[in-house]
Amino acid sequence: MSASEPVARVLIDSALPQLDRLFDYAVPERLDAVAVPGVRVKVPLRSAGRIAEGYLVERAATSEAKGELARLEEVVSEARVLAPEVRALTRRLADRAAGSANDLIRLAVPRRQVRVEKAWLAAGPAAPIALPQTVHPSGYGTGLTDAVARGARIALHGVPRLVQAGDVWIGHWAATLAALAVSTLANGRSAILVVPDYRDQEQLEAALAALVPAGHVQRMDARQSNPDRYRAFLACLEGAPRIVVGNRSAVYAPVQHLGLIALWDDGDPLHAEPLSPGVHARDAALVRQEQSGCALVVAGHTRSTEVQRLVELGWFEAHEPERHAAPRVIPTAEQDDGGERMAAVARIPSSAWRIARDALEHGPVLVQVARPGNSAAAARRGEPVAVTVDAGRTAEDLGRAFPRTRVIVADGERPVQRVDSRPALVIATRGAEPIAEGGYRAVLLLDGPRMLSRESLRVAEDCLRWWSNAVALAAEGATTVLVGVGGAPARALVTWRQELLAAAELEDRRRLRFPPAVRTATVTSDLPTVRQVLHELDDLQHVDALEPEPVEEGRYRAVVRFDYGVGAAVAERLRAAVIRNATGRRSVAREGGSRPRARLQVRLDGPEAFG
DNA sequence: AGCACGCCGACT
DNA sequence: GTCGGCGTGCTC
Repeated sequence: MSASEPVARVLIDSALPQLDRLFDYAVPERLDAVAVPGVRVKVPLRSAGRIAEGYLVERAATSEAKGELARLEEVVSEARVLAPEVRALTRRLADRAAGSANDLIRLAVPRRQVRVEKAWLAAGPAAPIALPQTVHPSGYGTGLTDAVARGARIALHGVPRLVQAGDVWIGHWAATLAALAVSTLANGRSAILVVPDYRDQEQLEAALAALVPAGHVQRMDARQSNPDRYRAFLACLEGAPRIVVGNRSAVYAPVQHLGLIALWDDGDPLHAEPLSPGVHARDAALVRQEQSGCALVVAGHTRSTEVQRLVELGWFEAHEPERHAAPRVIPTAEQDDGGERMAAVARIPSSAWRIARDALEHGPVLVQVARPGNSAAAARRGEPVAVTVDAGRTAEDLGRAFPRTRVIVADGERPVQRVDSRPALVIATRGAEPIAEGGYRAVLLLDGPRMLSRESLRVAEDCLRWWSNAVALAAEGATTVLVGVGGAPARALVTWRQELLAAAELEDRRRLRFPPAVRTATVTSDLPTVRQVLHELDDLQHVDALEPEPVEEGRYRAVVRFDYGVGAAVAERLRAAVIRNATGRRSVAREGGSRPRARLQVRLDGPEAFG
């Protein structure tokens, strides 16, 4: 990289879609040695005096650009923050999502913290770590570790149990993923573990702390301060193998020699990135797996329809525990004729009441309820409102039904991480269930009918996920009561064959041409613009568009559905439309007046397409 | 975005 | 003649 490669190709850090490509600059001699791929640079844009920031992506011998090249203004620092692998990943994901690589790089590369960066550069590379020994996760035999070592793509069914890591209780899944990560590290490769939320992250960190020294593990999540986040990011760049644990954006961690990406509970909506272009952590992991050849483990107590589709295609191999886990789950009607007065007080079936009462002799009992607020909305729509109003109200009622019992409420406003093993009634909204020391002695899934009444394409999948995750918090041999629910979701829970529901759901979606059987795009703008964009897709096969619907004042949204095979073509055309919209005429002449150009928004595979 | 270029109406 | 208005187009 010298006089023979006098051109620097630069990605300018801009939100403008028309600038999301490489620009060529001449490298002045004084910068020749430091103008290397990955560094932050400053460049003139359009006219001298106007300086933009960007990343130097590559050096080249020649440029296709016409005219004389402008010169690189400055190399901001020698830290090569845009790793080639991350650059390639963000480019490919952006193309797939008809979005800007720049938007993804903003997730992947944290804001520069000058002090942190200077300290890191001054310190030089850290001492190499001693590699740990391989650890086989319990419950799967050695086959799972072997599959990860050979870079397999695995859909993993979690074991619904709690285990101890040191002196804390964690989900078996966390111990499993930790063991796979440690075994990857033992082979001299890095692992990235992605979890939906901090409660899951803490379990994973506890599992890892029991296996390896803290220096092997790198936290990367949005809750860190900016300097901490940047420190963690720079540490990943060093190249030494490590284990990264974090939420959805950790999938972009710039580790080298990647051996494993593992995603826990991929059906959790927290894995969906809300920021444009809205790339789901699962999709990012799938593409990164393809590019790096690392192993990919998508694990859960349930199987998402997305993963089911990839299992059916043979893209994923499904791994089950050695022994079929069979938690005891009893479905019960909402009302039964047990005639138990105390049960009536709490408006729960008397059989469930008796199970809870007996279990409370021995330890904590979990009562899962829906999120507050749903019932009020349902009542407004004139639907029958089932069983409970919210966690607080349920707590009052159950408190009366179980006098002299300790009652603990856990929900969004009152988060409770852990409860001890003494008897207590733990009333939690789904997803906020605390972990009980040794596991719950019984679990009551009280609000099934209300959870299932939500209008959503994914409602059955989501409910089974919430119920299964609660069942996994029970002690060995404990009974779970599922109140008031029958049909396929209940059957999948009782038989602990969640993949059967995923298969049935996917079959339905194929018939109806709903995601993930097809991909989707939403196109939002004024009506003529939406129609124009849809028209530009007319000649493509296996693409259909639903009639545009008004979403707000003057704006319309159309949903486009397309087969995976034409995804690249659809994304390319939608991207071209977005760029044209951003650069074209700012107003159009119209009967003596002009109207402002309507902004065009395009989003692929977003949850808004079909709720 | 932000800035330069270009093509029509009032001006020293 | 030409100053400058905003509509238009481009950014190595």
